[in-house]
Amino acid sequence: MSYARAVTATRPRPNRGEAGAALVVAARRLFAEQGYRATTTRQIAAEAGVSHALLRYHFSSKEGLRDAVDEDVLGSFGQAVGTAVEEGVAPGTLAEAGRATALVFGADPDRRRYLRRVLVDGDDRSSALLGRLVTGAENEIDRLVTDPDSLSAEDRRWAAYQVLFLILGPLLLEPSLEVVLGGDPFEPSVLAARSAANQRLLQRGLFDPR
Amino acid sequence: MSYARAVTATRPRPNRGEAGAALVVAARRLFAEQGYRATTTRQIAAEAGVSHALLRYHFSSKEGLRDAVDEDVLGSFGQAVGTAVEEGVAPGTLAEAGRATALVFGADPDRRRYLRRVLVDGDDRSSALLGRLVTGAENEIDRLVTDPDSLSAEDRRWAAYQVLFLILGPLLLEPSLEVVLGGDPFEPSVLAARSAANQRLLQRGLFDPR
DNA sequence: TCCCTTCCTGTCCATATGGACAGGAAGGGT
DNA sequence: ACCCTTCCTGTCCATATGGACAGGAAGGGA
Repeated sequence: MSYARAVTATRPRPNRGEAGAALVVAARRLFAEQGYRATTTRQIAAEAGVSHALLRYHFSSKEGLRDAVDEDVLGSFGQAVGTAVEEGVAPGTLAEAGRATALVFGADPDRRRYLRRVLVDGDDRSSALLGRLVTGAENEIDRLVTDPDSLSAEDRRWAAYQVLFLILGPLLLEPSLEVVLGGDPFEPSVLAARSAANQRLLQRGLFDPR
Repeated sequence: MSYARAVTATRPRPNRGEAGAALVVAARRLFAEQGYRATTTRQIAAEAGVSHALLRYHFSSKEGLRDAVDEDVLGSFGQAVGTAVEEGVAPGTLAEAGRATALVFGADPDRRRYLRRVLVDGDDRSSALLGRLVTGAENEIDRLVTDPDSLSAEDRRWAAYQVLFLILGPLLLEPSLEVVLGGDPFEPSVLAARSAANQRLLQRGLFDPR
């Protein structure tokens, strides 16, 4: 559809009711599970129990619906990060980072997997999210690594990315990781063991004997 | 297409000529850039300079073509890993891991990005590849971390994944990372700095002053 | 009662896409 | 000259998909 055409104007309805919310929930799950492109508007509507034409009424288009899901997921994500940071009242330990991760990623599988899709899609939304994450990680590093001699400027620069990759790795690889591990990578006990191992790596590396 | 139908038998031609190779190259690039689903057979044929019907002749179907690309990329990947491992004649240092990474990921952007797609797709091919990578990393860890006291059994188990996440992170996030870094994450000097930082992290953690 | 807004459905449409198929050109063997 | 195999193209087809649109039900205000 590249040429202009007279179409019925359909701006997004700001106040959606039950059906609108159901569409967002269904889309969140299906986008997270199958990806945006592989999910059809009819699938979403069927799962939400409404006609697929209603999607256009509430959200103008499939993309409009994705925007709504983005808002939902990225909003609650930001909120969870905020909560986690606040909880770490006594900063200075890496345990906080572990707790924060659990809080943010453990909660809702759909939201977690949707986040994965956003990061993996490789579009503007991905780099925007990654940018936020990098900034957050850089602040953490500056706050935690206080000794100016423990890292060169270059290594300090990469430290934020290293922490991020350790945390995001399981998120990005979740589906295959589940197969390789033979179980849910975000099951609380698994997540705890992984976080502990991460803390010890960041603390002492792999070779330092206890 | 769920019901049986009489169709012309078209088994994959084992010996493809120039055109077949051109199709593989084009598909490799386009799948890597846009993903399998988002790439149309007509796009591939156009880039290869042949009719889109030829695809079916040589590869039976779009999936058949993907199988051929898989073989190409995963084959050359396995070979590169082999070379890198052989090159590390004097094992025991982590420098080897750095060189191996460069060799494997630095070579061909198309192949690198295709590898990313395979890992991110989340299907059987993903878990198979990840399984191979985990096994390789576990062997490296066993070979490099000889002191039985430096890691608990649990931490040792996770060490392979940690190393993997540090290496795969930039691969999985390449498109957004390029935006955030403001440059190619696999440019040799960037890769070298990152590898060096990784080695120091694995050696001493983030907090140990030099 | 009449109208207006809001929410929703059934249905039609244009397009994109993977695949099916008939046939043609080229080259080699007999 | 004739045929057979290999490689390739033009073209048709069924289907899936996002979107467009007309109209209907419900509820509330006048």
